[in-house]
Amino acid sequence: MTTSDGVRWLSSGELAAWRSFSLMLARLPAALEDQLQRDGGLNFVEYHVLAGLSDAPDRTMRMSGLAVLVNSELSRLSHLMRRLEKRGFVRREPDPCDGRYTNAILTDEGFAHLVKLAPGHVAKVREFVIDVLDRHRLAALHACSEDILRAVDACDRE
Amino acid sequence: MTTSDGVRWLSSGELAAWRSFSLMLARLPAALEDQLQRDGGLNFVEYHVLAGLSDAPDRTMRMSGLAVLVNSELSRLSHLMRRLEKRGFVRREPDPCDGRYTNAILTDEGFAHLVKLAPGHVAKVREFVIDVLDRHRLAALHACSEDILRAVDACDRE
DNA sequence: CCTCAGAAGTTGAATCTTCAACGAGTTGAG
DNA sequence: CTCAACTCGTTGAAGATTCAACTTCTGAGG
Repeated sequence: MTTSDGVRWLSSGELAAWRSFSLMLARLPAALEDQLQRDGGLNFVEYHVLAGLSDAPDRTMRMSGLAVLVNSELSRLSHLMRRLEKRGFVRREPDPCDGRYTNAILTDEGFAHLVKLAPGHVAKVREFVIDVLDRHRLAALHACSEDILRAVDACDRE
Repeated sequence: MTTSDGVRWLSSGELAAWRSFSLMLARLPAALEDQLQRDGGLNFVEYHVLAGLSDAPDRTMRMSGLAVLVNSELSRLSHLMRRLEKRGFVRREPDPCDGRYTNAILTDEGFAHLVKLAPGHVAKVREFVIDVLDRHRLAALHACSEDILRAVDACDRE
């Protein structure tokens, strides 16, 4: 259904849903970052860099792989890693097999910091999301997320 | 159910839902901003500043009210308004009735810019969210958002 | 009156992100 | 072998956000 100006504006129900969703989109990440910032001096991306490395074999990943994982550009990651390196949480070295690549490595100190931080983070994820939704709601949210991701990716791909 | 370390980690189903949701949380706003940036040189907050003003009586709002509306700190808003002002989209003047307040006003030029931009934005909201979810999914997403917002606000309030 | 507490905004410095240019390393074609 | 094309990653400058003062204005209490 299109209006006279050719634009399919949102119905009032759609608008209400979008408003609520959109506000949540802004507030939830901010609330989660608050905890990470307060307890560990890290932002969302930095936390996920450490978390991603901690799951990788030898706690090592290439910069480019890490960039995809944390959904961030290489340039941003490079600056960010310099800061994390200065704090002793990671180190970088050129890949001995192929000099084009740089390996990012989680240090023991970085791992310890992550271990200290993770329980509080999981608790907030539960408090804000997992524990306020029942089984069916969570499943619905999962499905919605998948659908939205598919649509966004489809748009990216051309 | 707690594990031996006293932390209620996520079950594999919860983890899968969280991963998907969390990725969507990062990608969707970025994709929407892309369109606004490309077509109008605005980011999300800037767009909502213009949109908020356009709905207000006399296209005028106080800075502090606008800050709440767009979910942003006053300082950030002040810097941002200086930039929008330089582009001619808004202007600011002290409230004649109470000098503590500053009124932000949408100019005709700003309104015209918004009108040019809105259809493309709504189209993306449809493409990424509204049109990929059926009636029930959208209602579920709406409900989830409300629940999450409630939990986040409850945390903020103490 | 006077001043003092408090809210609203602004500002500048520090931090973080984005953007465009660059350097280094690898591969493949000629 | 060498050159060109390509990818990976870094860098510095410009732009945006955060943080901590600071100013201005009002209204309440003495």
